[in-house]
Amino acid sequence: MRGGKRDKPIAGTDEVPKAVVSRLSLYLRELQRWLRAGQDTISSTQLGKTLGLSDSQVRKDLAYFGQFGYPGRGYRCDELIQKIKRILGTDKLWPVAVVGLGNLGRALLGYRGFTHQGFQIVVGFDIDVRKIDQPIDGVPIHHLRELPEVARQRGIRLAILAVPASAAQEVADQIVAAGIEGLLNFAPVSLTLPASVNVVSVDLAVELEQLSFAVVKRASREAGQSQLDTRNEPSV
Amino acid sequence: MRGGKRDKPIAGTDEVPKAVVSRLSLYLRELQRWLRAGQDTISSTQLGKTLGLSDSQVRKDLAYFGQFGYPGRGYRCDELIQKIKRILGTDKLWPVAVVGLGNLGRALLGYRGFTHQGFQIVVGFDIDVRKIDQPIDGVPIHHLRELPEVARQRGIRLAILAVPASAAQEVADQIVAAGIEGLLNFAPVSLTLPASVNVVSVDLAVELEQLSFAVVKRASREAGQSQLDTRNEPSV
DNA sequence: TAGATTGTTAATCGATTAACAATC
DNA sequence: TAGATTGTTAATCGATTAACAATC
Repeated sequence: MRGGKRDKPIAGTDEVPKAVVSRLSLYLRELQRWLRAGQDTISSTQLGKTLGLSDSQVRKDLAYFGQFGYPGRGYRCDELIQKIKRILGTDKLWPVAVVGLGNLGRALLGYRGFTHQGFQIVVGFDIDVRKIDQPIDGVPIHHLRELPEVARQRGIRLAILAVPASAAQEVADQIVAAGIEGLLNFAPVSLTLPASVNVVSVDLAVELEQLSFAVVKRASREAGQSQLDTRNEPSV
Repeated sequence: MRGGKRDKPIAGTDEVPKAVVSRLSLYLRELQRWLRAGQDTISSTQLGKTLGLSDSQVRKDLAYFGQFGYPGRGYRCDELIQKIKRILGTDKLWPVAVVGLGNLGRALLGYRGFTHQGFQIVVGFDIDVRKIDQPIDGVPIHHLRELPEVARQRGIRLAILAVPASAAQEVADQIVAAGIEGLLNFAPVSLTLPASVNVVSVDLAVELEQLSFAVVKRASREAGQSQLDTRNEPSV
């Protein structure tokens, strides 16, 4: 029955699984593409197919947040895009800081790709004095010690950590002390931070290892016998 | 009972969950750190704690691949590192190609970080003739059309895709046609590729969206009432 | 030996899929 | 109307946790 009394706890109380939120981002990406291609509506079956997901899963995921579809018709792309952006918090533009200006950090400063996804890199930080006050791709650079002040002034709540592994924990602590609420960590380290800070980690080596595992597994399977069985030979 | 008859199907037949393989990479990273810190052995409880996982989970994950531990003692760091590397396929060095030399692609060429994790970027490809034959950080650059030949010559089985979204599918098709078996995709697109190719995708916007979601969710929870309940008001 | 810790089975928990009444 | 497709419940599947005998 639509409308009527609430039959679910209000959002924020019911925990939404991490995997659902990830897929929400993928739905958004796909919807935007679909809309650009001139489609007004999309069904859960269509949306799922392009992402390799079942139609039930698409509907179930969306149902965590409300009723967005039209039975018999599907979902309106533009409407659902707005709804998902609202849910993800990307209906507003988030100013983001990049901390650590090595190869990766500098590349991120130059990457305008996610500005229209709701994120704009507005400032970079480093401790190398030769880099300070030398804007990169128009983005101003400050010494790390100025992070608390700049973050407050500019309302920065998200930061990207791109320093060497050896410095990561220490710098992360400073970022947290500056009041940053969300951290995208590119350093290959498991950070220990207060539960009040949200952390997402991306480790390039880990991703490549998933690939090499898949490749050798497939190769050994096709060869018939397995190189993967690294267990010791039966001792008897 | 150790040794004796096999009580599990041989590896390659039993499917290992993706999540287990991801955690294997994290175990490896942590073990290497532990070893560097001078520790010979580590227990499943210790290993789990630094990664926020339960001791049972650590043991269960490792047990997918064999018996590596010593009851009463734990795991030998150096030994387990070797075993995991063997499982992930990183006991050998994988030559890797980077395709697309924008900001991100160039940053990856300069990043030596994962050479000692088993991956070495040995060549870059682009279609911009101004970039061809201008080595970046000592890495040679070729035109994309030379990918099949270079891949064969150098035994390259893994590639990193760092081209704009608009070109991603087309270039991915060429990469696959060149015989590449594993693709790390940085373009914000869901690629449609034959099942014989392994794909891992990293989308920076998606990662940032996980953060913004977590941050607004927490903020609205702390504010007591929810901005997240985007469902329509009851119509009655 | 006593204490510690593994490998593994059984119990629990959570997430995905299937099915279908409600609806456009 | 008939056909399509949603939102949601129940059934299934898979992954995590707890417990403990075996072992060092």
